Amino acid sequence: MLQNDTRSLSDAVPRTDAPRNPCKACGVRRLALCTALSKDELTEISTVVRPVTLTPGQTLIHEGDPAKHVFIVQSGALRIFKLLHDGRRQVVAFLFPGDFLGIVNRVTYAYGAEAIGQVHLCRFSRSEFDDLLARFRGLQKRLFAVVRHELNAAQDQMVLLGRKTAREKIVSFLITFSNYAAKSGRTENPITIPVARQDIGDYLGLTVETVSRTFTTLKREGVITLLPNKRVRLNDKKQLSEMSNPI
Amino acid sequence: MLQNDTRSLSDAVPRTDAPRNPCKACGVRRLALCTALSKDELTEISTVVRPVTLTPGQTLIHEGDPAKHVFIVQSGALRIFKLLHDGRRQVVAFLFPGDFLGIVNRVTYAYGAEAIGQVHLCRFSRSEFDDLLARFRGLQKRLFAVVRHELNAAQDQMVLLGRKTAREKIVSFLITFSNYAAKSGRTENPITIPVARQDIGDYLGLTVETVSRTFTTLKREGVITLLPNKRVRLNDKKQLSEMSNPI
DNA sequence: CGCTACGTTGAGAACAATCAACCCCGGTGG
DNA sequence: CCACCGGGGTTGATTGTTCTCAACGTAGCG
Repeated sequence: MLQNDTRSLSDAVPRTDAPRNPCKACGVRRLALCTALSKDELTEISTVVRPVTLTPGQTLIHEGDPAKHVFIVQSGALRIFKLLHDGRRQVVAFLFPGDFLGIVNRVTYAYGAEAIGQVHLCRFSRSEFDDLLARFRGLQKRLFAVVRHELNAAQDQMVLLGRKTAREKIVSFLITFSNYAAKSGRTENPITIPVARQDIGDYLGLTVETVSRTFTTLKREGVITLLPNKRVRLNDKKQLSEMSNPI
Repeated sequence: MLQNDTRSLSDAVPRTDAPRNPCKACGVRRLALCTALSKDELTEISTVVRPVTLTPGQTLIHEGDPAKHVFIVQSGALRIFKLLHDGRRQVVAFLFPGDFLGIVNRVTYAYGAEAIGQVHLCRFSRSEFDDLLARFRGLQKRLFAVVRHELNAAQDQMVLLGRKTAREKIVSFLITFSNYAAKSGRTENPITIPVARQDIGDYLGLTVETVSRTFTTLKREGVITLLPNKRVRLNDKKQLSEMSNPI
């Protein structure tokens, strides 16, 4: 099983290393929401933010729990997902440094969230965040842009899930991942895929076996090369793009 | 083919019947964005809104066109969709009276939109709408709620597309449709499904044939009854809900 | 060194797609 | 009035992609 820890961390006591002004030194500031903030606002936000650390596989959020907090990912990766009663799982998104978690939710969280590998996050209480939102005009605009971007991504994913073949799904995933890495300042071509086959399957609406087989086929055809340390080289990105049937 | 008219209406001259203050008499006001507006704001909005009428099958928006307008549906239904190069189609959503069209899009429309049956809409120019948005605080909040709701719906649809069987998809569709009808003040149980089998298939990631067969099976099992005029009776909504594997 | 989680591969089954035919109904025109 | 037409809907036969079940390989770690 992927989720092995049932304790929710969303209201656990955070491991505070008492930083005086963590936000100024924040490594993901330019990626995250806080880009929109002035120096003073940043100082103010520092007073309400709390750092949280998760171990691999740890649960941050249970679907349906009261949405008391919002988070920004500092380092590491998470999966957010929805479950059907019989255990079928749909991974809605993977979150990486700079990504935001918890905006869409109103009274309860609409999905679960678990760490992949070790994760560091910033945690805001919902009410404090709403307060900041009401006062900092730039924050609001930026947040709207984030949600809009998420909605666009979700709609693209609907096309992938509803109308693409297994092969097209995998190739689309690789391309998207590569582009996202480039945009986030990470290495674009031998991409590092920190998520397991099971997660990829649950993200693309496939079984692990189909994911594995498809990777093998692509490797055999020479369009990708599987490298150590979860890395994948895209040998002809242009050709791959065509194979993915982009919208 | 479903889309038979290639002329875009998004910048056609609207059929203006010169209403003095259309927004006050608006039938979908309580459903739509304009709920958030005061009497004065409503009057002001009246001056920038233009009515548009579409005939069955007519194209309102081409995917990729410059996003010059935003719309609110007055009556009728539309489908919004994305296409792959080879013609595979994913219907992203159906729009009904009170629904909003064009928020998520930035410079260009991210999807196509076509009328199902005859449709009446309100049309705003993008710039005028942005102006209203900047000035009317309530509008902004309401818009954010709309986008948040759309994102939640999109994420639910991802579960449906990625992890549900054909049968579960159809049943989920019927339940969702019934609930939505109830919320919009239309009749909840013999539901009226104004969209064709092909559209349902493209919405659920299925072929027409599978949609048709599944309807037939459900009918034979007695859980639904197919009535004239595109109506469907849900004979045991509770049982259907269980069959749909809700989240 | 063996445990465990993850990944790969194989054989067979199953669900949905494809290809094809037919029905039904409303509209149109002889 | 009836024949024809076309779009949507249904049904059947068959194919095929993906899933399921099962076994085995591999790498990291106590």
